[in-house]
Parts: sequence; structure tokens; C-alpha cells
Amino acid sequence: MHYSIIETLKKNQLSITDSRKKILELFVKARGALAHADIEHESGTEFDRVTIYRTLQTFVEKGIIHTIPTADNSVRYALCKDACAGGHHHDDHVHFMCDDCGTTYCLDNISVPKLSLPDGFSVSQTDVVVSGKCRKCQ
Amino acid sequence: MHYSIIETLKKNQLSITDSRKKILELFVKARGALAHADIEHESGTEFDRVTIYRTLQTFVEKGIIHTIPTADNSVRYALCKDACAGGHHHDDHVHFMCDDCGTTYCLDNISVPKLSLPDGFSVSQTDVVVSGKCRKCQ
DNA sequence: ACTACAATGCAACATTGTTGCAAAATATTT
DNA sequence: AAATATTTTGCAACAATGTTGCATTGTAGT
Repeated sequence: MHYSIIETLKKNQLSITDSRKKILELFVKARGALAHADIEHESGTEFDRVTIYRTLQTFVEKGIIHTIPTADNSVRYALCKDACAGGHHHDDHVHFMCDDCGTTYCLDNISVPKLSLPDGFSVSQTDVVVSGKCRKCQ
Repeated sequence: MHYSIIETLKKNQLSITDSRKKILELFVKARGALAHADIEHESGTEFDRVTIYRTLQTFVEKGIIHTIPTADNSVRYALCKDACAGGHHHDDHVHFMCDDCGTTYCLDNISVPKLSLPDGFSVSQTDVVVSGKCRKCQ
């Protein structure tokens, strides 16, 4: 799959900076989801901690990445599909988090079943978080 | 519904202390889920912050309460059903978090549909987090 | 009431996240 | 291509959240 980092930034009207290029590159390369700490670690001392926070925030606002709710309430991020662009997320897919290695996957192919809620509740988003063991940790 | 605080503590082989009684009482009374900050706030200066952390931890270990994954990755806790007792959680129910007021509900009556995952993934727990507007905030 | 054990409070620390502002980098205009 | 306007960055300081060790206090069992 082709994924142009510069184009993605331009498409979202973001100026092209070193940190944005590098952090977006990490997401494109990453197999699973990334936590703030992962990014801080993998990018070395290259960027300030605050810059990473702000970059992640910007990417979320623009719909480039989305946050993943996890069973242990650690904050993780993953690339959005194109459909998310424009600040409106359409992330009704299933997330899987491995109990052993902690790797988090987006299972894009599995759709979230629609639930009928009690009267008076309206739904804006449905997240499904599955915990268990991934392929490697069986 | 009858819920004896002292009995619950005894059943879980916990010694009866002021903080445990008070915090468990807050959960029993609470309509929705509670965050650490809620408890710290509602119990005033009665208990040390550290005691609250440790009490919550103990309750989770014993299966008295469970953590709720939320879309904004804030840590919340709610009472478990009896089935959870003994440290093994069976919380495959749906959680709802209001985008407006932040109140979090356990929708015990709605069961989580079983999903078929790709080969090589085994499931230990499935959490469903629905965001939207609750009755009061419509 | 005495003893053994467990829980609490305090202090200190670690981690995580936020805000204001000057300096630097990027984008835009001429 | 240079000058200007705008955005982003890094730093510092701070706030919130969570953790650990240890002496003191409270609870449970005899």
C-alpha cells in the first residue's frame, strides 16, 4: 500500500515539519498501535516531549490517527483509514490488545455489530476492545 | 436491591476498615461509574489519596469492582455483578459513556455479541464502549 | 487484653499531561 | 529570492496522576 506522508500532511492543511514527518512515518511503519511513550522512545531525543503531545493532538483533530480505548486505560493511537479524514472519525472497527505483549491491532475487517440501546440513549460511536492472546503469544 | 457492604468485604476476606466501608458505599450508591477523582472529592479529606488508590486496587483484585475502558482513556470503576467475585471478572457487558456529562453506565442487560477473530487470536475478554448522549443530555 | 498481622498516612518520588512565551522554522507575499 | 506574516517548536514551569518505603495506627484472632 502506498502512503505518502507529505501528501497526507498537505491534504490536511498542515505545514510540513520534521516532527510531523517523522511521527507520521512511525505510524505508517508500525504494525500495531503506538503509545506516546513508544514514539518518545523511537524518535530518541530528537523532539521535545511537548511537541509529540501536540503533534498527536493535531493528528487526531485532523483525522489522521485515532485513539484506541484499551482495557488497561493506556492511551494508544493508530492510523485512520481515509474515511476518517476531515476530523470526523469513523472508527467503528474492532481493536485487539494482547494481554501478553501489549501489542494493539486494528481489525479493520471485522465490523462492529449494531446494538439496540435503551430508550433515551443516542449513539455517536461504538468501540469494541477485545483482549486476549495474539498470534505470536499463543 | 439489597447490598450488604460488610458482608461483601467479609466474603472477600478483607478486613473491615473505614475507608473500605466508605468507598464501597459510594459505589453502591452511585448511579454510574466512578473515577478516582470522584471518590477523592466525595470522601472529602477523610482519606489519603494513596489509601484510595490502594483500596480501588484491592477491590479490583477481589472482583468487587472492575475498570471501564472509555473512549477518552480516563480510568473509571464500577461495581461488579456477583459473578465477578473471586478475582475472575466476567464483564462482557456494554458500557455507555455520555459525551456531554461524562456519566458512565453499565448496561448489564445488553450482552456483547460474539465476534469471530482471525486465526491465531484467542479472546479472553470483550469490552464494548458506546459513546453518545444519555437520557438527561438529549 | 495481648499478639500478630494488615491497612493507613506521610513523604518523597516517578510519570504523564498542560500552558505561556520567546526562538526557530515554515509558508506566503512581494 | 528576500521580506513579512504565520505556525510550530523547545524550554521552563506547573498540574495531575500514580507509585513506593516505612513508621504508626487499626483490625483480627487467641
